[in-house]
Amino acid sequence: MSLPHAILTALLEKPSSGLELTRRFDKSIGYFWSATHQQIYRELGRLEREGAIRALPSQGATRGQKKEYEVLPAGRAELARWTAEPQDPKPLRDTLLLRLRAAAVVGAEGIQEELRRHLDLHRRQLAEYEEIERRDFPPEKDAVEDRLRHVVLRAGIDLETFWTRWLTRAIEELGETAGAG
Amino acid sequence: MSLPHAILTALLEKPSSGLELTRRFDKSIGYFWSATHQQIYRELGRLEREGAIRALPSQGATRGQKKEYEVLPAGRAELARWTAEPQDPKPLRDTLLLRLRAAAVVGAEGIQEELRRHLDLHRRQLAEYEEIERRDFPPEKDAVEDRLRHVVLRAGIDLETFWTRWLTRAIEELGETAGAG
DNA sequence: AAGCACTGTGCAACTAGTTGCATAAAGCGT
DNA sequence: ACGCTTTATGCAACTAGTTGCACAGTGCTT
Repeated sequence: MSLPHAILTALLEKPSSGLELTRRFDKSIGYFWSATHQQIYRELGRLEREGAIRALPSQGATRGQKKEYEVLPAGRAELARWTAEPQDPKPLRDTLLLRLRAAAVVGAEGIQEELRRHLDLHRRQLAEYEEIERRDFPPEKDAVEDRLRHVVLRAGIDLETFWTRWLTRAIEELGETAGAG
Repeated sequence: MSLPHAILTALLEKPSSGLELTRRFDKSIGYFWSATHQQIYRELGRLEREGAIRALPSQGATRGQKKEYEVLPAGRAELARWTAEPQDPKPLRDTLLLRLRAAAVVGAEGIQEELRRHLDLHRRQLAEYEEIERRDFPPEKDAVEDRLRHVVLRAGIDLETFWTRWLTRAIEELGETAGAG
């Protein structure tokens, strides 16, 4: 149950319409909590019904008309409650690892290219994060909110670094016994 | 659609009943693809209907009676196909990161303990993986299947190492500006 | 003013995963 | 023979996320 909270966070950062939120979920918040526009519209409706957010009065209510939302006190309180609540990390679920395990019983044909392809994707993502860090977090920005956001970005960077290293090593090590199965 | 493939892999490693699979999903394969017994039974039924697996003939078909399954050629072929198929890594979805981001707008009360708690959990998991590595992968084991499985375990170890380091650093850095928000 | 592309909102149906509970047989103590 | 615990299988209902598509207004182009 995190999507509503992701939306509340995004709306507190800046009141937005559904489409604007969708675009912001394609970067920034979406880097660690992705969502499609359908999920977002559905959730906006639910949050409005529950009194957590409301449409800014200026906007008309018809289709095809932009509708901006802002967070109400009840929504902010719920977000604060959820943020401080203990939640266990959810267990890892990764198909690439699962496929390597499967390759151990049905043969490793084709896995090598897949590892290389993933390495490339993770390198790109890493470069993107590092670019954002350079742009958004110069050393002089040091308010608490900046620190929190920076630490989150740091997680993204370190995670992609982990993947690139692990993939590099895996490719090397499995390459030594090439077309085996 | 990975659960059926996880089950096929587990069954190829060793024919098992639903409950045995459930136990094995609590460790080993479950470390990177978890599943509850209900998911497993449902999927076993589906795979049997589709002709990917079959119940070993010796077992009766009634409730409360153990029913062991083995993989049929069609199942093995499907697993091999799926293993070699290109699949993009799925985007990260992590509530702790989301909550840190939320803390930047609603205040960081309570987050510090949560970070410490997670650090502890990740340290335990890391220790568990390292124990398995010591036990199951002595240097002389070097067949291809062992290498593949070892590389997968290595991913678990490196991933937990990343989390412990990142959490340690985050706690330090946010601690400097303690009860802020 | 007819056609078209773009912006924006939204429903419906589907797939995957979770939670809670029901049922059946076997083993064991009394 | 009775109830209790353990092993084992399974259904039903729910929650979350995905996919495909429909519909409405705006503004540009010819």
